[in-house]
Amino acid sequence: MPELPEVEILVRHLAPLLSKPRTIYSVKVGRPRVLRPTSSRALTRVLRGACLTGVRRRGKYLVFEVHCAHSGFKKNLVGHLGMTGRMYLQPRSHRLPKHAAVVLDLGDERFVFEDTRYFGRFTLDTTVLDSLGPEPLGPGFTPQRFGAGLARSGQPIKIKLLDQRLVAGIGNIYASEALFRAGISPGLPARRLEAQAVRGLWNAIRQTLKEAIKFGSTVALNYSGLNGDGLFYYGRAADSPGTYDEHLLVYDRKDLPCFTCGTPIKRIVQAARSTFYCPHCQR
DNA sequence: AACGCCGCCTGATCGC
DNA sequence: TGCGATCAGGCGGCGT
Repeated sequence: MPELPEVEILVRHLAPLLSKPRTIYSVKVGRPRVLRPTSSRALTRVLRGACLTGVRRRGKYLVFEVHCAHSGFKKNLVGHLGMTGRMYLQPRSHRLPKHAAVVLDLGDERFVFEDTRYFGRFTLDTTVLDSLGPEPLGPGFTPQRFGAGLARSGQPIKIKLLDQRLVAGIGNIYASEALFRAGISPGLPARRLEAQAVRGLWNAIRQTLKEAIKFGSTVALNYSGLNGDGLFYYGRAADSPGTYDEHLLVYDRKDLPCFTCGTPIKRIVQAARSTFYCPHCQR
């Protein structure tokens, strides 16, 4: 499932493809739900004839820049991959995927937002971005601010890390990974973390995310660009070979030995989500 | 205001 | 073998 590192890799992949403005000739909406609260009609009205001129990341969101040369307006379009989303450009001769939520005709190529479970988003409503916390790898994320956010909550720290208002971009996988690296038990109430633990977790979050971006992007570069067909830019599948999976220390390793101490990794359920941790290394 | 819980989705896997 | 039940989980919305 895509979290901050996966989205960052996708954005780095897509950005150069949009460095030359791409005119949108038509818009096809396969699943209007992903546009909410934007209507298909409103999206089409804004996008048709306009240009995609760039893309950046905010938390787990992709923010596309849309520009219309005639009226001069600039607008942002917010995308989210949900659990199973993918975004990529493909030649128009290629077959559309089964679950094509949104397709933008760009002439000889098309932009595809595919999402099997339709949990993702593709919308002109940018208000979701307003409630996001700081970027974990940006200057706004300080141990002080992080600690202040944690101090206001009695929730288990693992659950709190998934709160996008506290810090943006951490999902279920990296929450477990960061807690393991910091040696903190996932059930510990957020406000019970002492200053040293806050600092350690702050650092672990940043290290974990940076490493995932580093390992993932190496592969992503091999994956993108031209292939045998001449033009085939493809977004990465979440489970494509060479993802960060093989570097995960605890996630999905139930009953397997901890890499540090050999104790079997435990799986528990918190707020209906799996948490993996080492009962010996994490207190 | 913080927090818990449900609904949204499809596909993989499990039990009978 | 076939089929229904269960699980996976990000996040918005709702109720407490």
